[in-house]
Amino acid sequence: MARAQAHEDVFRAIADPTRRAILDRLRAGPAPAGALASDFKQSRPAISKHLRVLREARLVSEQRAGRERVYTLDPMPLQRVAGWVEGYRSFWQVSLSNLKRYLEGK
Amino acid sequence: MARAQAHEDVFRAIADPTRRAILDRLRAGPAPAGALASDFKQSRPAISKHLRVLREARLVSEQRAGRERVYTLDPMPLQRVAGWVEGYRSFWQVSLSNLKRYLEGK
DNA sequence: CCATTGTGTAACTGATTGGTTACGTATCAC
DNA sequence: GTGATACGTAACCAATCAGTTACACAATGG
Repeated sequence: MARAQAHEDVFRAIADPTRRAILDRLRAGPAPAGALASDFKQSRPAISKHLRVLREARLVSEQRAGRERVYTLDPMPLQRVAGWVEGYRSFWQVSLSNLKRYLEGK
Repeated sequence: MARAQAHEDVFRAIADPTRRAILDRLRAGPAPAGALASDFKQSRPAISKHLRVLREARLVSEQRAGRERVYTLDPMPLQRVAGWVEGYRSFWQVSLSNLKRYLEGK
């Protein structure tokens, strides 16, 4: 089968490199859809669809300003990702010290 | 079109909830494929395929022991995720303090 | 009003995903 | 050797993805 109604899932939203790039781009400040689109070689509708996914995951918010739609970064949902990954931090520290011991030929 | 040769991409690997659950499960210690499979309601081959994806992303390693294949968590690639998300931490702190100010009716 | 600009959406497409069942193969227990 | 066990993988399938082009529509600028 396939994933459930996986909309709004942060992990899925950030799985796509283009969407991560859009978020990265928005760290410099809010931007209208067109400006974002022209930063990426893909077509404008493609970016529009990525923005929709990000919107559904609540990673960006949209303000209408005249005929523009300005997108603003909302990083809050990323806390869920940060929280999940955090649970592994201690493990990769162990991994590192294991590697060190191994390299030291111990 | 579609993603490039997106194998080995950590972000893609952790996009699936079942795969995240497998990783979570492996934090308790290494486990053979069969044991993992019986923890998840999906069929054994389905889990086997998830394990393959995790393997390609180098999030787990496989040791053969007799007829078993024991999987061990390797969290190192998660550092890339942690690093990426880290770049947003300051932003969500801003988001929080904005919210606070807003709630305080300021 | 009319043309232009900025944008979302519909319709379509090929690739990929995540699942299944059926099969192949190596190891263990006898 | 034989049968059971623990796997991975092939073949297949429906659903979803990420893109495209064509279209609709609201706001601006004359």
